[in-house]
Amino acid sequence: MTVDGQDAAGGGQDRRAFRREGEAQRRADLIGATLALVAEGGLEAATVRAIAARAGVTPGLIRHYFAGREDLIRAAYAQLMHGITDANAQALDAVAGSPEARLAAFVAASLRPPVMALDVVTLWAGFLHMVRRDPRTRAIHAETYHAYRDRLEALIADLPGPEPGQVRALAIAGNAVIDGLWLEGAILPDSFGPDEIARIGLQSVGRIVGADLEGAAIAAGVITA
Amino acid sequence: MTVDGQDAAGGGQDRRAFRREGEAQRRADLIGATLALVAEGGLEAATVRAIAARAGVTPGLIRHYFAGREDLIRAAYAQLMHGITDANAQALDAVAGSPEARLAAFVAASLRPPVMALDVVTLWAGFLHMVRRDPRTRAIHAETYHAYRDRLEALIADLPGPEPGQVRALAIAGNAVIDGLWLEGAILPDSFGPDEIARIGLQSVGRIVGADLEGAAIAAGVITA
DNA sequence: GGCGCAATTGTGCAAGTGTATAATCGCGGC
DNA sequence: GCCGCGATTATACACTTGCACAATTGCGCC
Repeated sequence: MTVDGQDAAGGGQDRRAFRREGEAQRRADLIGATLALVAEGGLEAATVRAIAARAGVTPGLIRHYFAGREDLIRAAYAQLMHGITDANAQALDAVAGSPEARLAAFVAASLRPPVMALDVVTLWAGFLHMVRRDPRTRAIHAETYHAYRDRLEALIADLPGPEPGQVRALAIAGNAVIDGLWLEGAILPDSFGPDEIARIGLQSVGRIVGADLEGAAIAAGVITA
Repeated sequence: MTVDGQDAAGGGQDRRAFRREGEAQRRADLIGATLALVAEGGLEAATVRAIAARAGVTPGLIRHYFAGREDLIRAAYAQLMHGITDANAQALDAVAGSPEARLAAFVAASLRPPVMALDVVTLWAGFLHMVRRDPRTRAIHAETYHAYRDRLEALIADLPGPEPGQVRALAIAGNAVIDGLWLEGAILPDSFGPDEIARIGLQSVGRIVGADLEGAAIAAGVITA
């Protein structure tokens, strides 16, 4: 006997109508909903019910496409990180020119929306504990982190100035400046003028590697004079 | 002392023995347990039961000293941040000497344990969402952040090199380098040699502000040659 | 020594959690 | 048309969560 039942008089409860989307679409919807929730309220806000509601689906469907909540969250993290690095590589490939101009474009792209955004920072922070705990998530982290830094290191190695033995340390330092400015600029956007963070990044990385990145960026039209 | 423990089966269940600690002690214990749990597993790991267990008390006591879980977590965040800035100010006051040496000591102190530690980073990340959501937590954040950066700005202003109009941008950039290196060094400690991060920080901040901080640090005994 | 206060415990509860599984029904293939 | 598969929903369950509140008991004070 069906206990429950708020069957109002007459009709009987009909289950909600739905459409059969493809697997790719549904996975994308669920991952998107997960990212939105983690950005807003951290991992604890990304409950299966909240995710399902945001994706316009019922909770049971999550288990149909993912092994469980943890698996879905891991997939969301992977998509986030790969999205960032892919966008970055794409921005880099679009720029030809001198090594200075290419490095300048790379730096500036990291210090502007959509990469430098509060949502991205809070997402990153929200996933940090999972990176620490889950080996598979940590593998994703290490992979994407090193991909980014290797790209930066290659750009620095192309510069005329640095000696080969210093390139690694310069890449670490440059990466750190970018990370730190990315954090500050995203968390306290009102504390800085438009493109002020990008400009400071170009000046600072430029001084560290011994190149005039700000000038190169202006010449290439990456920022305005 | 009664070694407490559940006496063997049979007897009636007596409630566990306890001691009446002072309010200050109990609050400190609860805050310490909260910080430990957030560092390990994020905010979601800091449940009232887990906190109470770690602090060696029962969950009900939390409500006796704090208005609720959220209030306790806010208090823990305040203690964490004030502890960091206090320790930093103290380390700075202990160093006399040239402006370069003082700035060098300040930079190096931020890029070594106990400040540069994975626990601190994960704590900071764990609280980030609460900073975003809760106005009172955000006030604590802004206060401690600006205290740190103002101190750095004052140190840079004491240097002979920089022009007054540049000090603000230099402080932002220097702070960013420190933040970024702090992140990298804490998250991936195995990727760097001992004091490599501190040395890179001194070189990088030095180039940004136009001073030989590494040399000053070596002269002052802050790092070894 | 014992009284009394309040620090501390224990229990209970309603709401929320992830997951398992049965029941339904959209929709492509015939 | 309609048949059947599987995408999707609905329901159930065991467990955890934060919180309220009464019962207990350590311990300062007379």
